[in-house]
Amino acid sequence: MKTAKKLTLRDIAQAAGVSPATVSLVLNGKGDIPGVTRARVLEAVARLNYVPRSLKGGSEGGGETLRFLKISKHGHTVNRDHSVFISDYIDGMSAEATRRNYTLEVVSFEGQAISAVAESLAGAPISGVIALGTELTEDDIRLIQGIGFPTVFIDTFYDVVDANFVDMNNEDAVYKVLSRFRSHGFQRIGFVASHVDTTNFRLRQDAFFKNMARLGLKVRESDVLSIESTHDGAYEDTRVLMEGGLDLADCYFCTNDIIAYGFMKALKEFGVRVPADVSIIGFDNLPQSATTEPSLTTIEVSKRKIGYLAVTILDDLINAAESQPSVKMLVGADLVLRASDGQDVPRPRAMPHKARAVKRQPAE
Amino acid sequence: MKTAKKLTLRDIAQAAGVSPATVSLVLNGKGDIPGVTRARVLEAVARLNYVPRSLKGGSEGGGETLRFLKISKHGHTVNRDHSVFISDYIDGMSAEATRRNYTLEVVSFEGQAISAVAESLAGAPISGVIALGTELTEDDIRLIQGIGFPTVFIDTFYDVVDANFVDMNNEDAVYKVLSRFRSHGFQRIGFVASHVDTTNFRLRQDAFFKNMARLGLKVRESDVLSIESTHDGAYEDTRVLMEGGLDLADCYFCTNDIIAYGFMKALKEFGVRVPADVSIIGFDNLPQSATTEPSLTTIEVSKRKIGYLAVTILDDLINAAESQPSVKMLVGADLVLRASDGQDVPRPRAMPHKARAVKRQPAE
DNA sequence: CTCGCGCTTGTTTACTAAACATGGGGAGGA
DNA sequence: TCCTCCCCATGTTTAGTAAACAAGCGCGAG
Repeated sequence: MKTAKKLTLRDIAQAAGVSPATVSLVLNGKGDIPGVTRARVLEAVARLNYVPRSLKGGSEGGGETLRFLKISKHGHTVNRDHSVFISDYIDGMSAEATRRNYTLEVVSFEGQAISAVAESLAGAPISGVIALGTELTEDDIRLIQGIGFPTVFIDTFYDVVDANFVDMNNEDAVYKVLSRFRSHGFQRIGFVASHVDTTNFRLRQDAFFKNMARLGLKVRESDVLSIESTHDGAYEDTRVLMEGGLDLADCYFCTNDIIAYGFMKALKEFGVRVPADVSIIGFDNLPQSATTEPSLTTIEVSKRKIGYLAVTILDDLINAAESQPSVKMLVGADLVLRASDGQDVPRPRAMPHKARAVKRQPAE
Repeated sequence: MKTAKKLTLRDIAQAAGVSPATVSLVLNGKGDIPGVTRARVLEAVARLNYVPRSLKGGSEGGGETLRFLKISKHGHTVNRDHSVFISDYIDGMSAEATRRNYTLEVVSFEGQAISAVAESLAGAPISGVIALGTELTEDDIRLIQGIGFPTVFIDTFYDVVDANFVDMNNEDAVYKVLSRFRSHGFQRIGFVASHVDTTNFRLRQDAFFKNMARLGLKVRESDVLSIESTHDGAYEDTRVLMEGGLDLADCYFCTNDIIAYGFMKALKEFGVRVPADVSIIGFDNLPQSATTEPSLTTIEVSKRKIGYLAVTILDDLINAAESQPSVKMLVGADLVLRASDGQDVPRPRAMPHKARAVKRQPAE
């Protein structure tokens, strides 16, 4: 047994009762090593104070690192009201990052200049970047892209910017909402937009007008409202509209759930019953939507799927031997039927397909 | 040595000089078995006439099967002029299918009803479908989708149909073309469309008008032409236009390369010099574009990348334990600079990134 | 004839042997 | 004393397998 000599990986292997190959794989986050074996190896490393030869290249105990930039420029949409879907994005990314032997680190930027975000990347010991694009402009994206790391932007979409995007399919989503309202026989279909300018909000508004036309429906200018996108802001702005004598449409598609909550709360205070007097559909399927009074019919887009796909695309970029064409991906939406649009019974989910063993599955 | 007894997998293992596990992995197309070992096993199987217990589930010697439907309804776009990009799609799919232990089979349909295509799928021993959507309508897609197999459509795009698409980003592509023309200082920018109605052609036309507006450029109605999309048809239609006294624009974006070839040929016959008198850009980067006189500046979208991504998405669908949201993917375009738009020297490709070992790479 | 049990056959995962790559140390020469 | 080269030690990765597990078949008993 070596006493004064420097520890090697073979010593750890002996201590842990495994082969040197296994120790190497564990330390490098590679291979298919079950948790119990991995734990045994790591315990031996700790107990014997083994220091691997090189600690360069990022965090200890992992392979390469992906950095998720949670960017909140102004906070109107990336805020605590929405922390649940940030969490969903991270869950989807994390699961797939782990599966591909990446470490996912999360860095938050609140109110900081995008130049500061970009600067934080220069020289960072990471392999790729996933950036939350909710509040980013086209210029912001070019700036972050320009640092040079393989980068994927989520929760935003610019069709002519040479960058990689994974977003929800707002077109598909809005079409489903409007189809739903039309199936109820509504004539005056309203839209509650937001003052706040994000790409998804703008895409949703464009999609609203486009799909109203596609479905042969007319838009009355006064049925398109614009309110603040925080809960309190949405509530206050709706009260002001109601106090100003708003002529309500048959139904409203709200550009996100938070707006829908504030909107409904204010309507209730003015004696307007949802869905009896006015039908409401939201967007995002925040957990609270199941418990609002009435429960909110809303659009769900799997953010875990978006996170999963972002990592998938980023991994391809990292591994590509040469420059890849930019890829833009839209994930389809589901309409979750609850009470607020006048629906009686929510329908069960689709029957599951038989799972295939071994192959990687998207986290859901 | 067993003589009259039934052969088992262990006999093959002994004959091939490997373990039963290895034989099982080879026969099931699993594990990381190098070619030389795989060949040894398969040779022993053949020599001893070993018949695995079950031959169900598709073709022998492979895992599951994906079926590529090469659908040519009318042949105006899916024809021999375009066989090179069908080949590129198949290359991209095949490489990735093989990497994921699928067999890719190709079935051609020429002039057949989509109902016949759909019927051919019912009960087929396959796991998933990739369909060439070039000439398919929305109803065609719903019909094929309705058979129930996990399905991905390539070379087409419908934003509100609940199906999976991988297409080129026409928006991005057209934006690049028009930006190019504008950088040349052209005022009258023309578009050569096609009589033939495919989704990509329509998307390109929409993108033309949209991006002309985006770039602050006016469209003169007479600068938007519409001709046949086969080489001869494009040539004839252009001759007719020229004989009718066409007032040429400064430049034309042709909706595909075949149209560009026919267009340029006819222009030449009327003494119009390309690019001196009129600048031309095509779309598709067919191999011939490098050797036309003048060589054609054109849009390239990696069809191998599209094929690769289609298999990636399909594999996820096949493996998913439950119903997945539909995914729509757009692959970015590159402008390949040659002579026909007045460019002097084509710029070199981007410097390659260092390849990372083991991880799967998209075929390119 | 049917059911249950045991054994045989095939499958899959967790791990390693061994080949390979990389880095460090020692020796020799300038 | 420094630099270079070679050899050995250390770490890494791939190509397989041991062994556990799953599935199926055959035989015997009820």
